[in-house]
Amino acid sequence: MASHGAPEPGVRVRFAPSPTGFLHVGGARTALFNWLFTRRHRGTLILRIEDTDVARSTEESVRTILEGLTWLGIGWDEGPFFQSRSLEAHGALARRLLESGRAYRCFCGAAALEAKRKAAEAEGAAWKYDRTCLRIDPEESRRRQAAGAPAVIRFRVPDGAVSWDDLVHGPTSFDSSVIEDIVLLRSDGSPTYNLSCVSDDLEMRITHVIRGDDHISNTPKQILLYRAVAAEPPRFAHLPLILGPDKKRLSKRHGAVSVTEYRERGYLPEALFNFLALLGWSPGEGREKMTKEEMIAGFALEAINRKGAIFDEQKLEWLNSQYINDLDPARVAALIRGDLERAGLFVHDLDEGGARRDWFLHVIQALKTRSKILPDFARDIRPFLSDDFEYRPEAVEKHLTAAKEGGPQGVAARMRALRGALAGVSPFTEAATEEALRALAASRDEPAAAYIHPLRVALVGTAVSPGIFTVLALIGRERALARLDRAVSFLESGDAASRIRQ
RNA sequence: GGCGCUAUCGUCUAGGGGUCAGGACGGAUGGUUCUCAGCCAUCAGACCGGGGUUCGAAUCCCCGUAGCGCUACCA
Repeated sequence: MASHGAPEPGVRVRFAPSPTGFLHVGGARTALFNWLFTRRHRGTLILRIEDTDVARSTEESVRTILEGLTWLGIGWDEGPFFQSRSLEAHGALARRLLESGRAYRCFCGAAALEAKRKAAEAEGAAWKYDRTCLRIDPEESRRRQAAGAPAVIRFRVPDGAVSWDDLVHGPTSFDSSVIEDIVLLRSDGSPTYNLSCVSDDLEMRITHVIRGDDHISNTPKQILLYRAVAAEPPRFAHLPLILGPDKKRLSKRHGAVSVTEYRERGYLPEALFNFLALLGWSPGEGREKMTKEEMIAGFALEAINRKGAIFDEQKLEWLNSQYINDLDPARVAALIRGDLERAGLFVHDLDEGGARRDWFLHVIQALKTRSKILPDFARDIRPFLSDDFEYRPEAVEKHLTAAKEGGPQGVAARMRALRGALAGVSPFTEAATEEALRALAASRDEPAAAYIHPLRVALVGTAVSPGIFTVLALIGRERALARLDRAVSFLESGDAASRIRQ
């Protein structure tokens, strides 16, 4: 058996989500590891929708899951197959087990069993099905069935130990005495999870089952089923769970857990993919940001951690900012277009081929390093695309009306002078505007900062922005002068005076 | 309760019988500078506890402890 990542052709794995909601990031990571594994070994990834729980499964959910996977760049080779379409095969497998004496009918009834279970629990005893119906004579069993008595089919768990060499956990074993006779077929004839799973995995010739840790205790049951039909079980690899900050399995109460949610929040698929891959796996050598190809090349199930990993949003955010930084401005433009439209900021001359396209890409470039998620662009870009923006109160207090800046009157005087100095600058470039501003400040024996800070508020309304001369050049002379005029009249109005703080 | 899994900085992890226990996120400090971000530099910060085995244990074994998972006619 090949291991440690050596390509092993013929590998067939599956990702088997149940469509009862969104695509959970935990599920996405399971899919991701399956995907990495198949790419590494040039194997086949099969997508199987486990929709046998009719009451909870929805088509909408199937769509969401498929979209999520596609968005993340996780493609599959076969499927999607729907488990509900192979109910026949599952039933056949159960009957085969029944006929060979590996399974039996149980007439106990859910209510009666529930009562027994409760009673046992009350005494603090462990409950396991007591095999009441195993003692029924086969003839009698058939007769009761024919008479219409509702029954489930139970697998008769044989004595002995069950063990397997888990690809991530190593040797793992269970004593079958702790496993109860599992229900294979419900009284309505529908198959239960373990039966369907084994039946499908057999049918699909799955060679490696890569799934969450929470399935470890199902594994011995499934191995027993393989044995009962004299089939070779696949190899198993159980991935550690993704945890919330409280170290409990990540769930909705921890906040965002669906792939769709991260997409909507402005995370890049490649960043989420990279982040998820790092949760429980490391290629060593301290590599963090990696391309998919690099991940594939270094991937090995054996290198996956056994410990649950906490989903650290801060690190995701950092990774996302790294990916945003590496993005081409044109790509950013495409990605934020929807945000801008919603904010009423988009006009067609920003589109490819539009009159202001190049200028728009420069604005994006200027905002890139301070954007961690996509919506950060829409948040900061307003003063570049529109004259309709507010002065932030804290910026006004800090740089327009503060007493140490000479109060509104002092600042107004400086802005008026600056307007005059800037009016004659041509071409209106970063370098030229910087030279004009610094010369003005020097001539009046004042620090450049006394001009720069109020200018920033006048230009963008906030105390934070890209380099002021970059902003100036981007905004252009005409609009910059108009904004200085606006600031001066604001400063000279009572509105500003009322905000003076001593 | 039973069974199982797990245990390195706050978090993600590297390492693995002899290391200054390394990196990344986050934090702190300093530098660049017109602000913020970025970038650069520096610092703080960990081998769960106890027994073995061994010349030597964070590393191997055992026992505790803790956390988590499973314990359905859900998947």
